[in-house]
Amino acid sequence: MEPAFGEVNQLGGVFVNGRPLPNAIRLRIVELAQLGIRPCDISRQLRVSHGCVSKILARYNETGSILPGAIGGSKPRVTTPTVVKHIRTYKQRDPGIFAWEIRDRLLADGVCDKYNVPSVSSISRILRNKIGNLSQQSHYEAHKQHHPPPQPALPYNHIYSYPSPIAAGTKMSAPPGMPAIPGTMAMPRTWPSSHSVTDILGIRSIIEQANDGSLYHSPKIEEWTLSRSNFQPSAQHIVNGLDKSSLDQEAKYSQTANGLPAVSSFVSASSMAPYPTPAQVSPYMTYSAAASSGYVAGHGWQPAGANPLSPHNCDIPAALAFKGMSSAREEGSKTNNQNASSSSRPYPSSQTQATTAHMLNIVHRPSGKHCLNKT
DNA sequence: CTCGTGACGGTTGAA
DNA sequence: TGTTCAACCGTCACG
Repeated sequence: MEPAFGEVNQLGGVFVNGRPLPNAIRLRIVELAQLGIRPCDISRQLRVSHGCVSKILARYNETGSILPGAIGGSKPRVTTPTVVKHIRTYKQRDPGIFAWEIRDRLLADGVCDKYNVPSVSSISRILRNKIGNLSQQSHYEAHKQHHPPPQPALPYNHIYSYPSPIAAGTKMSAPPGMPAIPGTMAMPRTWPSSHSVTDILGIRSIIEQANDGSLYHSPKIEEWTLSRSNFQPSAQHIVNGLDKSSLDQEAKYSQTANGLPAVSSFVSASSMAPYPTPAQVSPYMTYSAAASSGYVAGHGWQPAGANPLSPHNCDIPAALAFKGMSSAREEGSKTNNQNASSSSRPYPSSQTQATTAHMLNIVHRPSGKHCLNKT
């Protein structure tokens, strides 16, 4: 179940077992690595296990994405998009066809072999759930011509493919297959798979959130969301303005922060640079502290540090951020449709958002952004 | 000391 | 509706 509090690792960092680190932390890891800081130092500074640092960096190097993979769900084993397509075709050609006939045809046509051919019941379910009553659907579709039928047409494979076309473009500042970025506005709202959705949404949220932060929030992209929303320190309400459900995950971390000794020590420790650090890093120490506090101390609803996360956003190299975003692949996408239902998870709703962000070592720049001194 | 790796206990969500 | 199960997570310990 949902831990009321996170756990503390050997380094004093807070984490939620089974859940990904916040993107802010993931991003910090990558940024620090790109500055030439050794993984072991990153691990200590951010208080993330070196195994995790290693994993995140490895993934980043491989895919260009800092984002965690898609958690949960299940890959269709037999009812692949191709199979569904064929089933639909068979059904369209012969509306009266029986499931067992479809099964036979799938075998006969070589769409499936005996090992992966769907069971009759599976086919029936596909007909019922994915294809539906074709005869009815025909007029139904007449009404919503431009709205593709939910799942079926959608390539699960595409969704699950790892690395995705996008990710495959590793480390490209302008990843191929990224029309999604400029085109996000036009993104079909009914994107079939939640797995894919967040991606897009995530991208969108970053790009567009400044203008409209209220849409398309996925719990799994909260960090980006938050980052964005926290740009304005004094506008902590933005967080509330955002789909609060999208903060769920962060909320966990936030909760962790509350009254958890490890938290304060974590924050302070970060800012005191427990380890000798290269001069270039020192700014990041503070920065890390802030970012980390954000990670730990959270946002939005949490009583004390209002906008801890913000700092890093100002400093995220656009290319890097984009890189991470763009290569988001399918991961984390599935949560989108949870926005409405995420309320099922009880998090403190009381959000006395004190405007005392400074508690968390956030440096307020004249510009108004609170970025940490990075230069 | 650093870092890659696998076991582990955990969460998630489509089927 | 509830369960199953395979995906992912980060930590930890080992080498």
